[in-house]
Amino acid sequence: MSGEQEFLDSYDPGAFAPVAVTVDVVALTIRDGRLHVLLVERGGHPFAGWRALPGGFVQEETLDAAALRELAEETGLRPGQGVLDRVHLEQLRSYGDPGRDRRMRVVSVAYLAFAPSLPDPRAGGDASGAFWVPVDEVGELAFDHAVILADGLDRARAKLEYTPLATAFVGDEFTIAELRAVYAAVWGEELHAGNFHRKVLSVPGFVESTGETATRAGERGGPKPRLYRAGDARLLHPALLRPTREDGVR
Amino acid sequence: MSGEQEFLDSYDPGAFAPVAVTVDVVALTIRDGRLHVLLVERGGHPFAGWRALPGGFVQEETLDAAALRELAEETGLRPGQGVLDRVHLEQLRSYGDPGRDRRMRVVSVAYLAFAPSLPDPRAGGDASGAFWVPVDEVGELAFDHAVILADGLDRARAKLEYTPLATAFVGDEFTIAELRAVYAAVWGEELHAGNFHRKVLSVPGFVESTGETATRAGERGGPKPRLYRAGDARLLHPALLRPTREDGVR
DNA sequence: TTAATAGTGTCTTTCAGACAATATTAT
DNA sequence: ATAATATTGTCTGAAAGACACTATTAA
Repeated sequence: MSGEQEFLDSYDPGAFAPVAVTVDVVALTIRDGRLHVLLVERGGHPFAGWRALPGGFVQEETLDAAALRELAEETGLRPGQGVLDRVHLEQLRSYGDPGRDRRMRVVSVAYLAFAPSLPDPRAGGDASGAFWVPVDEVGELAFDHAVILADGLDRARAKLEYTPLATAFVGDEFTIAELRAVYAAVWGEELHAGNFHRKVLSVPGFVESTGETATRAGERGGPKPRLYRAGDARLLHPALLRPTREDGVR
Repeated sequence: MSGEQEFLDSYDPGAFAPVAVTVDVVALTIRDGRLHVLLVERGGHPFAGWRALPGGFVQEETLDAAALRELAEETGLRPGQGVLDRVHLEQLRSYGDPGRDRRMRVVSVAYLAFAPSLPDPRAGGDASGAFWVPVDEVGELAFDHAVILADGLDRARAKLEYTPLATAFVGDEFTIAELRAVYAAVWGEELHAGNFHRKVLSVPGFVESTGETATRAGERGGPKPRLYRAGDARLLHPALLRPTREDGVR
């Protein structure tokens, strides 16, 4: 047909070496107040035995679906209902330098996932070899995955500022202190409790009150905190800016 | 070799349909105070005769290089020196829905380019069929390029807020009024001249004075404005926020 | 009882935005 | 001369950050 003919004529045949497209997922969660990333241990070459981001080849599906599928496979969680549907998933960026995979030209579309504390992947059964690692204890990674992880962390830190994404790390109902712990874990610095509390409540649509109060206070005392759920805002106005980092990356 | 063997074993052969990887470029510039995007007219099927974003297949090169090459080819500009080196180019995101190209599975890595006013592509000689179109006069586009363009415009509008990217749209030396015209064109609304002026000068590293003054004032009178060049800041602190859009996308 | 936390109040500083004023230049 | 523009000044309100205070609860 003419469409195919045109297609065949429209590019330099010698330049069209076979290309593979994969997705890699930077899945982040918070455990014990620390930010963790989901890693797998590679079985085969290259980088056999190295840690890597979960990922795989794109099949007959959208890129988003491929990322969700890979995440489900590695965590052993079932899509359709349950925890996996509350995972926030967004495209990060693509990596396609020639030589980033020695086997062939591979363009990887990286995704960023934010999840509430998930069960340990080992418990999932067949999905072994995947585990949550504190982001500050991640050593070397296979391929260019260290770069992808760094980009993902940058994005995550930035998005906490101007989106309500921190709520993706906590349960349906949460306290302001839990939300503050998310910011502390992702940004790596403590936030002033009083100012944070007032700020969160003052941003329209960030959180809404459930009217309920937690049945139990913290382990070390204090009043029973009120419970909130995520609001309907998609952007935070005004934003919740990070404590002034060294002003302006120059 | 074993690496290849592992590779062949590591995926479902039936699922690995051939994939093509392309780059598409959303190239933006400002002409006559209006934001324009570079479009080409497609020669062959599908979408013959339709307008589309410039783009093409990735060759043996990085994705960034592919985007720059496509931009050079379509504008007729030479890389290596000159205007093309002052173009800001950044990856936008990737688009890979099955069926977005009826011929085969095509994953496109979209790029966003900001350029100072460039010569008309037609003048370039061999690179015909490319032209600058005001973004508010772009009709339907081939494939999913309308979505890509919309995403690119969103990104551009957002980046003006917290990066000094507006300087990529003007020459080496510019006046505050020229910079203000960039914001007005991209955001689609006028900004208060006095407040904008003070704001730009107050953000550290946004612009630096050349010490010079323009040789000529505006066409309708006024003092000769001072000249500035881009500063060394990569982020604007504090940011230059858009006039309050409808608060928070809910 | 002690220590820690939740939630609120207050004050200072910074900044955005409205508005005004003055000097300068093309027409 | 007129009108438009560049630049600076002033004022108000919003908001961030520092700090203090009270009430509440686990141990």
